[in-house]
Amino acid sequence: MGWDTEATRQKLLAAAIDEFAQRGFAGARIQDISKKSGCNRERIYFYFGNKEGLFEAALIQALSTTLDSTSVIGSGVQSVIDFAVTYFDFSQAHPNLARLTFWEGLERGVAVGPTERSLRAQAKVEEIRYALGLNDVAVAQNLLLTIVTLSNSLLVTENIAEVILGAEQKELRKATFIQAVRAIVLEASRA
Amino acid sequence: MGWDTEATRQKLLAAAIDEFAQRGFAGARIQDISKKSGCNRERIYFYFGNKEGLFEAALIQALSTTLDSTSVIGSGVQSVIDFAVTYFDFSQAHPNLARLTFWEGLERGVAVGPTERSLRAQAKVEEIRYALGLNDVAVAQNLLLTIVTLSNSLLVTENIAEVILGAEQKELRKATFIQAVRAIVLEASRA
DNA sequence: TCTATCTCCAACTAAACGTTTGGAGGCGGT
DNA sequence: ACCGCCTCCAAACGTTTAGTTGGAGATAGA
Repeated sequence: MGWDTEATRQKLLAAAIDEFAQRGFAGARIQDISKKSGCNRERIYFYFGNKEGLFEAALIQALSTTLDSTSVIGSGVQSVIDFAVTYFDFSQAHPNLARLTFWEGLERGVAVGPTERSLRAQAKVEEIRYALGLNDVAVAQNLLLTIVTLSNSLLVTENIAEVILGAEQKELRKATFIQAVRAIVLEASRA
Repeated sequence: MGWDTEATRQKLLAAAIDEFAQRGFAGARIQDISKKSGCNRERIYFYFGNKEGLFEAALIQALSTTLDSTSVIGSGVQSVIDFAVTYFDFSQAHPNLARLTFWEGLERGVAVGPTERSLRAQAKVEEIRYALGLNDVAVAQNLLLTIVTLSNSLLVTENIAEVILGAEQKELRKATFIQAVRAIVLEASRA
């Protein structure tokens, strides 16, 4: 087998996604990433310049491999609710993207690669708008923002759920999510 | 003026709340906290033991001085919506608590001082339950969790709002919040 | 005034951090 | 066989970090 420089890049990125998702930018350790990846520390600087470049690459990679996994299928109120639940379940199963997004919001403030992400988001907005037959784009935007925000946040801040829901019951969180989503989707489709 | 050891503690805590809220636990610098507070680094270890002790004390302090600032006034659907909007505005004006809560969720995972916080949360839950005349506690819990989660999250993750809502329009975020809250409160009061 | 306590200050330790460097060897194309 | 790129490894760079220490001055109460 010959050199596979792309594989090295991917191994580094995968390890970086895990590490950054778990500990954030300030908490992540370059050494741990290189150890997890099985590659050398020095390769990180060769391929990504520095820690920040690696973070941005990892975030973009996580977005790319995740956002396309969920779509609105069919039309009507239930189709959007199904989409929301699918998104919730997917985030639950693959928490890296949600966590990375929150780290980005807290540590960076501004989004990485905003224009491309905006395009993808608008595509999802249109899916929702079409499924519900909405005239107003803003309503669909609000829906998507609420769904994504709630889903991510319920996943990431177990501490709040722990405090409000009492014992640590993950099923209750999902029930909270579904209840809220059902209400806002119904309300939106009514308008 | 004589010694005022409590003032020293408070100055350190205030500076710590700012610093931790802004940069998180891993990102916060003890030296910056001491500089902001005007007190000596060494006082931190005298009063709080170590960085982690300071973080916990800061979080508890921020919770104490914030959570009691908002209550459900009156009864009916509108009273709960008003409460949510008040909470949203308060968080917007004082982002420290929301940010600290997210840092806690991301970096720690588990809540600091869960029992006391649970008690306070349950009090708020009862306010909501009473205002809407709900029989089921779980519905009121879901409401509070959704309100707090959405409010905090919309405040903290400007990156998501930026991507979905396009340009950076804070007013739109508030509209999203109110729209969602109205829907879920109405739905809950119907049940 | 004596004593105990609080505060500041500056220097220090020991470790960890991101990043760089140089060298040795593996591999593909020519 | 040669050359250039890729990879690994280990050591080192300089900086920054959390945390410690010892001393000097200020303050309160007795």
